[in-house]
Amino acid sequence: MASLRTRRAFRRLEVEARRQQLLETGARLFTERGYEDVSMSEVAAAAGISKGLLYHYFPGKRAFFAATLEAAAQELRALTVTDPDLPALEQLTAAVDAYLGWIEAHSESYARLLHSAGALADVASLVQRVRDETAERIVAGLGGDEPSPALRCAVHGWLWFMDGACLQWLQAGREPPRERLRELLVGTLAAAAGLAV
Amino acid sequence: MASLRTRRAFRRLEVEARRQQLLETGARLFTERGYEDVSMSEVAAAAGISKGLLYHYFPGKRAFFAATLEAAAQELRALTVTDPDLPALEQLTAAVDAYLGWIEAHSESYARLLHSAGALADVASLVQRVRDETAERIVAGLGGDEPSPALRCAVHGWLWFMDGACLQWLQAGREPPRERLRELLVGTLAAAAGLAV
DNA sequence: ACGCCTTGTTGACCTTCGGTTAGTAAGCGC
DNA sequence: GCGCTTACTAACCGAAGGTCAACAAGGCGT
Repeated sequence: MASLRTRRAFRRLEVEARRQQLLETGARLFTERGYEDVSMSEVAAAAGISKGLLYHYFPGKRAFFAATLEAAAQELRALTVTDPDLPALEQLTAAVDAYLGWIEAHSESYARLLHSAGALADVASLVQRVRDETAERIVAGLGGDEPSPALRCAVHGWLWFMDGACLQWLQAGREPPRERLRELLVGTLAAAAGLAV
Repeated sequence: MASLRTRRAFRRLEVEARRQQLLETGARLFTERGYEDVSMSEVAAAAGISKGLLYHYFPGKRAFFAATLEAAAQELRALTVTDPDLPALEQLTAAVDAYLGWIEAHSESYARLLHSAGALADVASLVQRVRDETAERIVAGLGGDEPSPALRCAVHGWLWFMDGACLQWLQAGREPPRERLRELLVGTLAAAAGLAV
């Protein structure tokens, strides 16, 4: 009788903590099933909050999904910055190795990032921004001031190559060994760039 | 007064004609805006029919979208089959050239196919089926009976390379010339496969 | 201890979506 | 003309994304 009027008190969280919790919940659900098959109500329920609060933290479903990937994209992008004083080949090798290491550690996020790249315009631009930026840096490092269209194609193509090879690599249970894959990737860029000069 | 009861007669079309019309309408709308931003009601309205009829022809939105891409995927897949009696390099060159030709002629469908590749599971599997099949054929032609994991990565990666390079090519206004791009593509496969043996 | 005030949080509400179905009419064969 | 097949419509449904006024948790000054 005593608790008839207990309106189920809720816990008040700090903004950043709540935001983080929502992102994690969303990431989990979106990874398990696709973007389309997860509803905002569901995310809210899984996080133990109301739908309204979810919309208080994120302006919409797309934005929420994109935010879910943003962190991964940021990390991935950060890995490609290398010490510019080192020889080009060493920089490349180091960057590729770091990339592979991250993928190994976050294979789920990586696969989700790629597979949902085309789904929404927001995510597509997210992936494209990372790729374009990386491509620009590589092109600049390779082609000097005035890079040829062919070189641009080669570098852009190579970035796709990397993702295709990595996806296949993950799917095949991380075979061949990481060092071998790294060599393949680095070697292919060298070859493609050489062909495109 | 006379036409007060004219319940707006509708035109009856043959099944295949109607189906084709719907696919074309859908393709147009989906290309203009994304998958998410086009509603089934909208498609029906644009085609001048009821939503119910649209659902009579296609079991759901995803299936409709996939059907919209199916034709393109079929054509693209058909292009990769070559005369097995010719030398391997000639086969490859011919297939790549045909691929580039198709892309040039259907750049919109191609871009849409790639950009929405990850969106739905149906479409993803559509693209992946084409890629896997092509990869299998190339791997078989290159690696004999027991292809190494590294070779699989190389070939899969190269298929992605192709799409990345082609997308960049289209975006840059078909620069460099098609023959040059073809050489880059063929050369890169040769190099990657060589590295992966 | 108490009440105030900020703000994290709710839940009812709206519109539109994907999807279903009972029924209508076009147009062909007789 | 007449009926029969079937392309087609329109009204409908549950659930989705999205909005909003009101509520209460909990830190703060007293």
